[in-house]
Amino acid sequence: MTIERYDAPAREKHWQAVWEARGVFRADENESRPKYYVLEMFPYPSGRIHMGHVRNYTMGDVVARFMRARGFNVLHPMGWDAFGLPAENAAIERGVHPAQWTYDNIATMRDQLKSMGLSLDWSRELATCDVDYYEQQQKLFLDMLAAGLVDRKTRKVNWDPVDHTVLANEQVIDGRGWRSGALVEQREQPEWVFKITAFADDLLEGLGTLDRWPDKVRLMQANWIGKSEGLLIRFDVAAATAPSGHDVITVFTTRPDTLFGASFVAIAPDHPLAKAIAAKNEDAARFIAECQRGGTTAAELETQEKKGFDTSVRVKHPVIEGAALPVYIANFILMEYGTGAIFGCPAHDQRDLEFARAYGLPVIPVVLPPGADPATFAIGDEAYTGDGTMINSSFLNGLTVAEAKEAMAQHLTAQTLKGEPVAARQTQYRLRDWGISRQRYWGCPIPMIHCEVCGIVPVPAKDLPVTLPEDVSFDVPGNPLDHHPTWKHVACPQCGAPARRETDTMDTFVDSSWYFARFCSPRAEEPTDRGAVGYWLPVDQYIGGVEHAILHLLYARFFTRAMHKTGHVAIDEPFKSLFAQGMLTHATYKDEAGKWVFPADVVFENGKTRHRETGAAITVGPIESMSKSKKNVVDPDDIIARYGADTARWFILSDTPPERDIEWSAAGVDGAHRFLQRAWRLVNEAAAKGAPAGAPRPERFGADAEALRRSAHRSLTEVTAAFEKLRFNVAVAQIYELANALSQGLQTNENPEEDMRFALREAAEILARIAAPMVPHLAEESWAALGHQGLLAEAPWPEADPALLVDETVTIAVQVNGKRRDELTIARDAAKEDIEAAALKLENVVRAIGGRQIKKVVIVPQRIVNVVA
RNA sequence: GCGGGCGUGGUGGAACUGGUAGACACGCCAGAUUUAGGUUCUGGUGGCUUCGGCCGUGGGGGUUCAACUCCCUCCGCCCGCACCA
Repeated sequence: MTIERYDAPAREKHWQAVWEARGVFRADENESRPKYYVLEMFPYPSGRIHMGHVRNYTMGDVVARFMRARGFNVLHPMGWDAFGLPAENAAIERGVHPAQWTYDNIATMRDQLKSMGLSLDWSRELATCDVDYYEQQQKLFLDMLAAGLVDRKTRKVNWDPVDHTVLANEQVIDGRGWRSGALVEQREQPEWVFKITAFADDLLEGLGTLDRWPDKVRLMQANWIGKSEGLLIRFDVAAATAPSGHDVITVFTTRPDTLFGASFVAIAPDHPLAKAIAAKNEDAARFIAECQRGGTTAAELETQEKKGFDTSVRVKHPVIEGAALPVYIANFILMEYGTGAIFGCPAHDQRDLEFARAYGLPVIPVVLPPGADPATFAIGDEAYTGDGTMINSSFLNGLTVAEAKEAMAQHLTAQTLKGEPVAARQTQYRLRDWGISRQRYWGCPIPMIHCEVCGIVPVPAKDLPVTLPEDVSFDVPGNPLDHHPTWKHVACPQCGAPARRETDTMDTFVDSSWYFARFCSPRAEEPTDRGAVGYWLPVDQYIGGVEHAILHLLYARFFTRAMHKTGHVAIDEPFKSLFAQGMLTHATYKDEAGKWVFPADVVFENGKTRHRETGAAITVGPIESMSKSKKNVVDPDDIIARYGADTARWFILSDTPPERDIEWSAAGVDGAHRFLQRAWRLVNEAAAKGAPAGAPRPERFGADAEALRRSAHRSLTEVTAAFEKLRFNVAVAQIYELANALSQGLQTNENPEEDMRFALREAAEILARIAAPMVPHLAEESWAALGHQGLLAEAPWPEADPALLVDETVTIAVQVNGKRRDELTIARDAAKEDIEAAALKLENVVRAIGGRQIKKVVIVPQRIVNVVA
């Protein structure tokens, strides 16, 4: 019998058209069925899809198709994270309008995604640069403003000198802009901020409820929020040593227990006191200037030596009568954290120790490590930061560190200085408010107006949306909105006087902070429809790259809380379950000139690599993450056109666990394609040899037929479990096993009996159905080949027969002294005594015991026998 | 420096709450069929072996009848954060 090869590219188009015509993947709110919202991080429309997208959307699609088959009402939408700098760069480089460039890319990428056969509800498609979308975002902004969650602050910002814009802290990586890679500078500039710090504790607490998030991501967020509990301590400034108005210095500390070991106080170069001193003291001013000059970039800050300037201001020691501490301006104190001032305890803090050694300050140990001799214990080059017993600390002596912290806190909060308590308990966060101002054109305009009379006034709701002007020029560097001749000139909505529009646009991370909510009702007149978000949210399964572990995911969690507070949703956590997928890697290739070469241009011959066209020698470099710059990329279009989408999907799900990096290989793709062709042959052969669709189940099955049925039902169970845990590679392996079993059944039965005919058909059907979420086109084609009229995409998930999952006999290993010597096949429910008797009779076991006394026989029914002799 | 993760054949990886390590696949070897070839099918494939066995999950130690799995320790690689008071 000859079976036509499966022509994937042609058949895939056919089934995609059938699904679309029937609207199989359209989702509607339907209270009668449990909902399931599966979402993959939406793409930035950069031009073409890459293999990372293929992996991401394939995994999401498997979940969507699987859950749909299991009876859930599945929402699986797609959209475009469409604002951002590359569109403006294209405009600058090629003279294309950003909108044109973006929407062209979207059209290309939409076609590409459609060729993958994803079960998406395209009727909900949105792009964040659609006026309809950003109008709703402007409404959210105004609601957040009214709720006190928006602020305008002048503060030190991260300035990217290449992209000419401000960056959030989260967007600065190793002192460089996350996109441009330029060294980031510090500038003072007014900007709009979202008060994410208002939710700092809530965002931290909420992590505890996210039990279906990777621990790694939760930990990274917890560290980013950086909660620390401590004490604010007010130091009394000795009269006449400081400028007026600075009679108290407040420091923040998490180690009040070490106060008796304090030998100095240090303040940040931009601390108000430092500035006041500098106004009268040239040396101080010079020192501060030096700090700021040396430390404009975060990268430089990290390598700097500890430097200080003795201000000759003195403060009274709060707990040592008559003692005074010098006040330094120090380069390692940050104004942004705590109060911008510390007390230094060199013995128990490494930075303080380095500083003290440099300036000859005393080093007084106050914590004695366990087991150390108090008479000889001294601090060398390393501060001691561990636990221990308090010494040299008056009323704290003998206490543990924890006890001493509490005792000191109680002591100081009970004292007063100038009418107020000396100390107050304080919780400090590392998290800073989210600066969203960007001096760019291609983003959501911030709906605010600057009026010289009324101040800063929000755009009234009736005047929304504030749309981007289309006629912009990118000839001059800087913000095109600011250069536009008319756009920013408006009348003040309050007094009518000539006023100026805000020309900053929002960080594009704002756009992606709520799109999952908009997908619930993408055409609603308001940002959300309460019924729709009430039904669909939260997202049940969110899938994307780890690179968003902090940025996007933290912002989205904040935004959900802000939307809750402003009445747009009723939940706090947007993503119930999160899956962080690994990246795609590929070997790198270089030609003789050291230029990168695409894998598609490399051929292998007789163990040599050379260029497909020029024949020049090619050097194979290390396997690295796929990136355009290194050209170690494979175009999904090429793969899909040649092998079909199912092959790409199957390959990318096989072998490597989804959370790990996967290495793309041509051999692997060929292997995947071969298997799909084989599966197609097996199904067709089974359709020909097996029972017809809907044939009744025979009463009795012979041993072979029974074995095949068991194999099929076991695979069904295993694959179901694997999908539930997103272990796609394990599901693939199980499907291979079933294919092997079916292949055996077909080969050994030239003219099968009725029972085997039933088993062959059943196995082929199960094979097609459990593979369907991963290779939906081939499965659909197989389903039809097996004689079914309806669509597999609409068929429910099959159920395994429990009777076929338990074997009557089991094979268990028999060990002697923990070493496997033989195995034993015995009735599943055999009594322990029978198992023991049978095991001790085995020839290999008798020999291994070698006549020794049997001390003990461990029997775990259905698992193992271990004879101890 | 701090925090976290990982380490299993030539390769990707499997192994449920400790119970036959290496499922499944790639690669490789041999054979069959066919072809001009990619194809398809069958068998083999952790290492060593005196063919009885012995050794094997990064190294060393421990707990246990039994350890890839639990504990201690060391080594290597990867990721995140980084003057956070």
